[in-house]
Amino acid sequence: MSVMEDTRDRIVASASAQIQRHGHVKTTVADVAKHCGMSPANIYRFFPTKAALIEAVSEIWLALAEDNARAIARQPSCASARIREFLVGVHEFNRDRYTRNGEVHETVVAATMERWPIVARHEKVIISIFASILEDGVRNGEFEIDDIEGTASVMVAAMVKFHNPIMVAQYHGESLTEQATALSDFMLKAIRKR
Amino acid sequence: MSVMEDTRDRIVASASAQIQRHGHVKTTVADVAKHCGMSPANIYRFFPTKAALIEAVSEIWLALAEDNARAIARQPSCASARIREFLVGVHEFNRDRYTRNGEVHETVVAATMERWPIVARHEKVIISIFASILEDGVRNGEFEIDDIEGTASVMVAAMVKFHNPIMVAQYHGESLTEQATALSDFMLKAIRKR
DNA sequence: TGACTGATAATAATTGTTTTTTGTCAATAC
DNA sequence: GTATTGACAAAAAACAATTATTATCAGTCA
Repeated sequence: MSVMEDTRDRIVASASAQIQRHGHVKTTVADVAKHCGMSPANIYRFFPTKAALIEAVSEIWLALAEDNARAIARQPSCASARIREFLVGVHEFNRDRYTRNGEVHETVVAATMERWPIVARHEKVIISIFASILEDGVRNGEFEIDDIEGTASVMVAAMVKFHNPIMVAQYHGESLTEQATALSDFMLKAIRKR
Repeated sequence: MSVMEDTRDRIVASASAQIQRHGHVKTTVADVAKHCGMSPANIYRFFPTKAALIEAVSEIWLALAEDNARAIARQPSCASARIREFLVGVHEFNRDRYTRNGEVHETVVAATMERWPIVARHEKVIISIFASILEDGVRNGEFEIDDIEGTASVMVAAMVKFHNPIMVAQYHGESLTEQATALSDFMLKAIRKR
């Protein structure tokens, strides 16, 4: 069973590399199969459709963004500073990724527009990571918040301009980083204890 | 000179009707010309390109959204209530327009994605209308705000999910109205005097 | 003299055809 | 008996030939 898992991972890794080079439209399952030294038909033993394969690849990419967010949330600084860092850090991570690699951007945009299930899941993960910062802030007396999950949800919704792939690409070139900092300062006013 | 202005307006009105029926891709300047009882060449006396004509049409559509926003901003209720109304009202105006008429939506999305100058202008107008509510609130002691224009800018940025045509269409079906209300309540905490 | 048109070149969209690609399944290999 | 494949039908993409559209401009009309 470990061998099968291994093969699956090899396929996903190969597909990820191919898509980063040629985009998810141009990469064919025949290409991926050839790179893995197997027949196209064998890919379909692991993934019901090409779309499912692309979804698996996107899942890995979104997981990288989640790791980045988690790293910021776990820093030793005070909760307010981490909120600021979160807004700016998540924005810059996405901005760099999407401006650096157009193929990755194109794929994630498709995932977002067509509302693949993984995107909804990713959004929930981001909200819960953000909520963990709020929780810390409430615990140590920095913040005063009734409903932490609800507040996290609202705050992440307010950040859409800075992390949604379509928005990030649309405003590229302009200094969204400054705006992200301004938004974090504004939002901190709403939750800071006084 | 009034006759020329008249002709221009007739062209824009006709183009607006055509685009609402068939979309801005399918409507040709020949179509618009025929509907106005003139030759295609004559359109080019008023608009340098087809794109410029479409831009003029979009400008009128955006102006309708601005009128709606202004109407909300000028209501007699307290500033806090108007902020709430603004978030929900602007969202629902755009949602209804874009779900009701796909062609209008398609055109405004193109304007937004390709960053036509009118969109940047529209954004500034919306911010200044919103700022007028903040100003009222500061004047009558409801709010406490340092930089009104800056704050309006940040708050409108936070509303992107609820008024940007791409975002509104993407989340259609889900109850964004509730989320908009939640966001307005959250943001009011940041500016309310206490 | 200013508002408009007909004819037309350059560019872009459409249509119909050929070639790939996706996805299935019975057959093979290990 | 489990992992894999080759052969193949249905669906989609690429291509080339054709048609339509944009934009220009010298010239007409009132």
